[in-house]
Amino acid sequence: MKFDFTIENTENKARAGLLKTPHGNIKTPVFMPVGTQATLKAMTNEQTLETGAQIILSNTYHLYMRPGHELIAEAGGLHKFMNWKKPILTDSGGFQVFSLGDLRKLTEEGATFHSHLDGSKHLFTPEKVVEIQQALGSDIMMVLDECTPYPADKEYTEHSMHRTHRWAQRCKEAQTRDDQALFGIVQGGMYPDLRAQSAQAVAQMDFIGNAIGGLSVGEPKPMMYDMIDVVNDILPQDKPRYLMGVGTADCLVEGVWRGIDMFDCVLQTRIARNGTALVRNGKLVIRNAEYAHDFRPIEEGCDCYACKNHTRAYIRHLVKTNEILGATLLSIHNTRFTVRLMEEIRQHIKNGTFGEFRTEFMANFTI
RNA sequence: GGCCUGGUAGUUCAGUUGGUUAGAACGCUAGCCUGUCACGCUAGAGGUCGAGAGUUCGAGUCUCUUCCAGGUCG
Repeated sequence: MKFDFTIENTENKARAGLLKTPHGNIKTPVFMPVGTQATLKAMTNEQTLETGAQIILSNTYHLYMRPGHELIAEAGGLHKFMNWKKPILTDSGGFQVFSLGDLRKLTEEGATFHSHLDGSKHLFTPEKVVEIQQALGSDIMMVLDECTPYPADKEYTEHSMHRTHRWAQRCKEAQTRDDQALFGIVQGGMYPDLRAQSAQAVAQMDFIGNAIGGLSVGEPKPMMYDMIDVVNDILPQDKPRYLMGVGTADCLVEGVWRGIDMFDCVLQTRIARNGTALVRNGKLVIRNAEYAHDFRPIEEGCDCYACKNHTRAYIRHLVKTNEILGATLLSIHNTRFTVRLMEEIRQHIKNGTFGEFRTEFMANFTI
């Protein structure tokens, strides 16, 4: 069996499990750092591995545009192309097409959009997106969906949701390889009844794993948590659940608490490039003047390369002078910080102490 | 010593025939960033326009004096 998901321990709705894939096993709950263009920006594979990352996310849209999925297939697939031996999940491109805004148009057939690089016109259909992801050879592929914006009226949300379901079915039918898992995506905006309906529909399609999309798009957090609750009560217990695009520490803790197994987020590496470090009670804008003479590590007790070798003052200097190493060190730290948080959560679930941990964590967390 | 050319924000510079609270870039200070188009986005602080006098309703802008920097001639 190429894919298998086993839940090892639970604490209320939270689960600690093991997801088997062709490129290795993944201990869940898991945080997947994002390497949009076949690389975690500013990091080598070795550095990424050292953070404890078990799987990375890459992007159909970007790789299709550059260098092209044919070239990656010629290289022997994405794993070989970038020499990453662990699992890879590829996003379908639905979110990128969504974020292109005015550059795209959605029809029943698929999404027509203009390249952000040269303005050329492209069509992403469910079939095309599966074809590309099969050429890339990722372990986990995502169906093409429409990430419903927030706010959106109910009529639009419902229409969009149904189309996402039809696209999901088409993706499933287009799949020809059996060494890649295809995940479905639940939509439904911020309407509990639509979310429930979407969860039902996606569950019935019997994907290997299920994702929740269209959250963390600007809505208040309590609203997002409510949607997760509605959906997770319906999605099958024995399959992995992936909350797409979510990655602030508080959302990770609350997400796992509500039964999510997988997360991905660009935040860790993006804010790193903009001079911010993640720490236990929130964040540290290392770029700020108050750290100019601070010769402590980013976070006392952190086992990452940056914290073991460098000071806040030094990293601030690198950021201020726009040195590449600044982005690298902060990316390493932020990724390790998040992976370590997930490792800690997993252990707490196994010990049955996640509830206490969550209470304490949230009490000390400030945006 | 004579003659030119310049002195405007921390820095490099814009500033029409004199006309509201003198601009930009970079730097500085801060805020933002959640299935990444973008080492990004937004905002803020900072100037008695070298100094002094004059002309004018009004001067960064015109006149005179002076100081400083650079050039050039002897």
